[in-house]
Amino acid sequence: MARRGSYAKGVAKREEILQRALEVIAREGYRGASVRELADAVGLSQAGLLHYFESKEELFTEILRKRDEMDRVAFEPEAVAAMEASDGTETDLVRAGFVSVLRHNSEVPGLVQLFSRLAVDAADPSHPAHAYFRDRDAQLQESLSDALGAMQEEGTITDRIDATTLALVIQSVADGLQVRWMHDPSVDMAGTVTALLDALAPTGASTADE
Amino acid sequence: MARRGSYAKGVAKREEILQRALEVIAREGYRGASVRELADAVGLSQAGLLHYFESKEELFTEILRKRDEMDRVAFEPEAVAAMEASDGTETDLVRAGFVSVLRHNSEVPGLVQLFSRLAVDAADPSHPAHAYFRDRDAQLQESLSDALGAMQEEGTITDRIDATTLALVIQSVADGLQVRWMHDPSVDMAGTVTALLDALAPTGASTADE
DNA sequence: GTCTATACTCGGATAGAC
DNA sequence: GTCTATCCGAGTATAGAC
Repeated sequence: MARRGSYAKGVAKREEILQRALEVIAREGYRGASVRELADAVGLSQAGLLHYFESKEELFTEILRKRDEMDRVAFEPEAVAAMEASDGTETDLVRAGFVSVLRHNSEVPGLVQLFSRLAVDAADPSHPAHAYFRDRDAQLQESLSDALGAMQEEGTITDRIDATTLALVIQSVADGLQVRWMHDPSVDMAGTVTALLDALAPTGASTADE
Repeated sequence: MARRGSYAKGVAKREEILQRALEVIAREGYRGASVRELADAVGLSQAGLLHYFESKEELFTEILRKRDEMDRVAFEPEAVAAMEASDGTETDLVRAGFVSVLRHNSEVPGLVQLFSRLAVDAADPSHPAHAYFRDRDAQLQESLSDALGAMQEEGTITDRIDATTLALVIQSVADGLQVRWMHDPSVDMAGTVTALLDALAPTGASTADE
């Protein structure tokens, strides 16, 4: 794919850096971390690290992008659902994908901090991460709408609210819960969303397995 | 209440500053504003402004506190509900209070930005605003639980989820929606929460008036 | 009580050696 | 490609005059 050794090396190194940064932040947290701190953690000098990225903002945006990419393969909803089905557990795509990611998030506090922080900073349209969030939100909105729409057709969730609005609700509640959880780690993000989904099941139907 | 002229003056001036700061931020927005900017807007020098507050963080925390105070009197749920009732509109306390504030928020973008920004910064327990959020969240949680619990007894909302969890959901969805709305002002915060509440009405019951 | 002026810190960016 | 060194801006905090 890459034509030249040097170019390929650059890209490979970039990926390696992102990979490590991801691990470090996940494990050690991000409290408004500076490029210097991250550079240390990754084993480069500040200048060395910025050699691979345009700016601090671009660097952090790329970290989030990488995170999404990894979550996507690790929690591919269809795969998870299939796995759980063979398990005897009955699940829908929302619980299998979205809620699983949320559950996983409580294992990686630093990434949640980074995400939430950047989300508010990027509200400014001129912020380098603005486009990232626009695209991410749109994609998530679409896949959630699809999954929820399907559930409505199957009758596993109420149709008293349209799938688009419900997708927005689910996404927002997850974002809000993450901030809440940062303040008080005892809140159960995945459990709360699950409880909401359960409450939205059409009367009579039940997805709970107790 | 105040013993001494100077002390009373100090407190009064502080209030006046907060009042003005609130207006300015509401109208002109807060994009990570510095103390200097705010001082200019309020008609004081940076040092003059900090004369009244311990630090930047304390200043901004007090602004949010003041905001809550004003919202509390402007949107006192019982009053709003009573007003709407005399209007012929039937409402519950959640829609009358909480959702009204949310609707109002779209008029004051700067305050939403400030709130969201501080919310993520204050996740750090050593941040001066940490206690503010802890208390605020707890209070809101309590009043929402009470209101939702009452609605469950009246049968205007489902009891397939406990009031405490539902309160957390409502609060989180509002917080999440605010960030979403900052990115894309076309999202309808109040409308979305209302749609959720409608969807959670027990089957058969209806609060919608169309 | 409010201002001007300044000190100090942090952190991102950049130049240039190796 | 990576480092050291440096620069520079932003922004809070504080000293001291008025």
